Amino acid sequence: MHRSDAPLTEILKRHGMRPTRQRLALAKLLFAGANRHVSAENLHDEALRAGARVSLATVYNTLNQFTAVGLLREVTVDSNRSYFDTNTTDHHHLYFQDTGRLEDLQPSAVRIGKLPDPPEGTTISRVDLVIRVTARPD
Amino acid sequence: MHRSDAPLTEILKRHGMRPTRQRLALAKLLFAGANRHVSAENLHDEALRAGARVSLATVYNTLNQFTAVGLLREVTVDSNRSYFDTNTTDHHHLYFQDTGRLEDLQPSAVRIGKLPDPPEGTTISRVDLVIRVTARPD
DNA sequence: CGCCAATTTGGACTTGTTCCAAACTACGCC
DNA sequence: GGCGTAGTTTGGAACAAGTCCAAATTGGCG
Repeated sequence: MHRSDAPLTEILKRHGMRPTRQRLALAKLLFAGANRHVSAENLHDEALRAGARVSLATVYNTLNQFTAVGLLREVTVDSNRSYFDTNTTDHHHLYFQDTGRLEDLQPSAVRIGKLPDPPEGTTISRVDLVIRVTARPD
Repeated sequence: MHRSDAPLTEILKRHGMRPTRQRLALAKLLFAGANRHVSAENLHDEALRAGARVSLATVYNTLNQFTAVGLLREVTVDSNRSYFDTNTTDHHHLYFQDTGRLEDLQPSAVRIGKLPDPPEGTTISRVDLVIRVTARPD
């Protein structure tokens, strides 16, 4: 294990997961730099290119586990593909319909002025706002 | 053709579609009563139960065509399934995560106080807000 | 070091959706 | 009303994302 993986190892352990080679490699890609949005295929390719030997099944397992423990958040913008966001704080999304690109919007960029009360017996688990944009025809 | 299908026939023609038996049957289910949210499988079952002979492929074709001409709007709340909404006016959604049930929220129920400007060269095509609720544990 | 439960894996499988070529049908024309 | 043709429908094959599974591997503890 590389020396600099120590913090990632800690994160995994803290969430009850063994720091395996595969999980560390994926965690490194996901959490080393800035926040990002990935799909499973997408992250799998990247991992292979980076020289990690990880199966696609493991990428799926890992993304789902990370999401379950709150290290990732699933973003639903496209009904044929799941995206995962490393930014788990409160924020919204900007979605480029032409390219499939997804960007975070800081909470300060959007103000939701009023929300209805949730129906009796339910609680709001999340409020997702997505601004969909397309290239403007010239 | 049943007499009361005349308005539906008109709607189809106005959007450049031939009023076929299948499209009329589906349009009737979709637009006869109150606004609704359907998935393809869902609408197909219903059509068969209502005695219409329609293939699943045609249901998919029809839902996509109706969406393309603006008779339906696609709602993205679940990444494994597409939902179509007969309400194409401006409004938001309430999604019951436990049951998969989807409800409209009138625009007056939610106020979005501030939106960022779209990035250079793009225009906002749509702003989707989904309130996800779960059953409250007692 | 050795054991065992946790993890990974390739491949089969499932589910939602699209594609396709052949059969069918709406509708304008005579 | 019959015809021709372009538009439509259809079953089944094909596809893509994601899950499942049983066998092989591996991390961590004693």
